Amino acid sequence: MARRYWLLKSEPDLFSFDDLKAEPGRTAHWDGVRNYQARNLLRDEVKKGDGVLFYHSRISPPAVVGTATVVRDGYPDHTQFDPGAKYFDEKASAEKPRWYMVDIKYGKPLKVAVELPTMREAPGLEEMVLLRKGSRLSVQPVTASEWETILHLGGL
DNA sequence: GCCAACGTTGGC
DNA sequence: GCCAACGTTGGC
Repeated sequence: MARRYWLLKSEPDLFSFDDLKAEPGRTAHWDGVRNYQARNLLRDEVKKGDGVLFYHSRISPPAVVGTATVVRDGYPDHTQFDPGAKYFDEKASAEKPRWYMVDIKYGKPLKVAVELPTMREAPGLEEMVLLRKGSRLSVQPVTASEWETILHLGGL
């Protein structure tokens, strides 16, 4: 299977690209996804070795700030089993996990953050899932050419 | 902080 | 199975 590409959204106040850099081994669980469409991608499609665009949402302006690499295929998100966790799900069990996560490793910061308004105007990004009206998916597929375009815009 | 868009829940 | 009410996301 050829390497694929994804865009992962995070609110930097909660978990930023620099926070990923500061993790032991520069690696983190991508946990807390509680949307079925995104869950399906994490469980079935996102694979070790895939490329990740790390996107900061809920800031002004939102922007892709760096790259990461998937280092572990989808597996059950343990936060769903922890009654004390924010992401606890009483309907999930170890036998029937409902939510999945992957592990990602810090890659490279973009030399220039690629901001949402820039992406909206960039040739070649017209079809990006991110730019579709009402698009809220926190895990999104990115094409190889979109990946290249954004890295180029980011000075890599 | 506001609010439009979207997703989920639950009564019927 | 419909759909109103509610909760969340995320750009602005």
